[in-house]
Amino acid sequence: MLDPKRLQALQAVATTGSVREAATQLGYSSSAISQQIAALEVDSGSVLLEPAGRGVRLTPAGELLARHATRIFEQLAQAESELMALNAGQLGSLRLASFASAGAELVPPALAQLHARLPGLDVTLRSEVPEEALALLRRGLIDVAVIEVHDEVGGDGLVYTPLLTDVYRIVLPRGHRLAKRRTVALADAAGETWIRLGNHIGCCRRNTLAAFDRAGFTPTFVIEADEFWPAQGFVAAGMGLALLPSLALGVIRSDVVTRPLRPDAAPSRDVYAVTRPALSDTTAVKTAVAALVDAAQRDVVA
Amino acid sequence: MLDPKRLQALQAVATTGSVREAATQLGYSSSAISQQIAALEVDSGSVLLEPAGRGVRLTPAGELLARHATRIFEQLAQAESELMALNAGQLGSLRLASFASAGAELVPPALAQLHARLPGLDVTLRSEVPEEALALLRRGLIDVAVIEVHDEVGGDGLVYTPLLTDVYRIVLPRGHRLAKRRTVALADAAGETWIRLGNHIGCCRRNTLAAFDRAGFTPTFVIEADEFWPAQGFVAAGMGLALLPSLALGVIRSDVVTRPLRPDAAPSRDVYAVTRPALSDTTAVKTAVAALVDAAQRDVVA
DNA sequence: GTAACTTACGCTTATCGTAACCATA
DNA sequence: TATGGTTACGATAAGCGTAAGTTAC
Repeated sequence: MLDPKRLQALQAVATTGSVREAATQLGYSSSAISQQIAALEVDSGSVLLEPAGRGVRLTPAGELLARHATRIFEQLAQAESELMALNAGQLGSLRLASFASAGAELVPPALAQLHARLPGLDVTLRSEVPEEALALLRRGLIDVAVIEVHDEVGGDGLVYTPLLTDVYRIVLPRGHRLAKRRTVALADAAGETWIRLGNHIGCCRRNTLAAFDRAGFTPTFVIEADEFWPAQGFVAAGMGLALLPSLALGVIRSDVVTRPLRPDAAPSRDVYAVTRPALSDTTAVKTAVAALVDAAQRDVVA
Repeated sequence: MLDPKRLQALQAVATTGSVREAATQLGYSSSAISQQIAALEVDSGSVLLEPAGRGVRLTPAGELLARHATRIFEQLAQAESELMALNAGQLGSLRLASFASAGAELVPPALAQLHARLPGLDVTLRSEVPEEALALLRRGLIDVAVIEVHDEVGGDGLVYTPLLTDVYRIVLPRGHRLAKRRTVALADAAGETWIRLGNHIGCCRRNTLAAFDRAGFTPTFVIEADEFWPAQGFVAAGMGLALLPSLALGVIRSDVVTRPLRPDAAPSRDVYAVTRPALSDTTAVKTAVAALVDAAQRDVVA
């Protein structure tokens, strides 16, 4: 295989017309260029340069190689410029997965901001439960995962950025006796019936059960809702009360009300943006995570 | 500028899927590949490889560079294959110049043979006097010159290949007293009148004058012909005799005859194929010169 | 005589391989 | 425990520059 470095020397001679000027252009001595081309002549098995007056001239073989060299270095320059664009987040794609309630409330404004800042980025979003999102992340099929967790995170080689702590609120039918209070102690609702959350909705079920446990009673479940929206419906229908995370309460039925729980007793889930170390320094991922942090901040304030 | 050698390492990892196999493919140790890519990561300012299970995976930046690397090395391979074709004479062009009488008799069969052997070669022919042909050769505007010379040749940095010695013959009107002889001694024609050759026709004029001088008489010129064909006409018209080179006698008028001169007295011109050293080893030029030698051989025999 | 290219030669520097180390399945 | 990747380090060889040699104007 012909050595590109040597081709570059030849190409410089072709464009400048002399060994001396080629050396100047490339920052070498004439000797270096002369030796490069001599080596290239051995490699290619052709005479590439011939004396012409006091200078040199390219042979047909030399012209042919110089022509190709030009194309090769153009290609190389294009690779560099595309890489710059990729590094700047002006090019390429960003694949994101989030759990359902974040995908509805947190992610859309974040992606809007991301798109405003990096219009050239091809952003795709899918909805996945946390474990699946992490698996996809590890397999390189997505670049950023927005997940909910309860335990400590990290130590698994992934990069976690905390977004917000999503506090559970109690959801009551309008006119319920507890609706008069600004905050509700879970123990005061010990006699109520409850809407249970489906097992597949992240870790909400385990989360709420732990809260009942801390409140000192075992709840009576009358029905199971497999999504957050039907859960509100069951509450409105008077079948029972529900504990739902704030992120799932972006839209609240007019015939139900929500109240915060006493802080010490309130269950919560932590929301993180996760990525791989190799991507964590790219502009695309950094901008995306920053946008998520931003959106989370505004969500908490609101 | 990104180092192509390092890009090659990355591309090998991209195609094989592992550092180890890439090393095997390129004939290096794993360590070398790892170091190449580490260096490329510094050059490019991007993470290109990330751990994936027990092996590695390319990042988007890595994929981008690998993609470009593929194109670059394809281009390089194409350059090599075109160069091979050029070296084999299956590609490219061959520009040839010859003096007029060779261009009529010697060159056409040679070029026919050249075309048969190297059909891919783009051959062009122009007619030039020897000095001009040599000047064009030196300036790189032609590749092979077919010239006539009288003095010794060489020592000027060009490569000379002798083709033939073109002997002058005496041209007589049919029925002339000297036409009965098989060979003519120039001294026997001392009393005749002569057709002078134009100054621009190579070196024929000087050549013939020297022959008269050797024969011991000064010829009486009655008219000057600026081409060989009219010279035959003047002879046929009975205006005088002429000395013309054999190569110019490919076509002979029916009302004139030609006879060889006594060997010791016969003037002659030497015909050479000339090229530049840088081209003398190329298949195209070697084949062309060989074809000229071949044609000259057949011409002499005939 | 001068300008340009090439050749010779010593030295710097890049880069490879061996071997030890680390991580993963 | 074995496989694949990376890091450390010594050895090798490629490639540069200086300087002398050669050729053309």
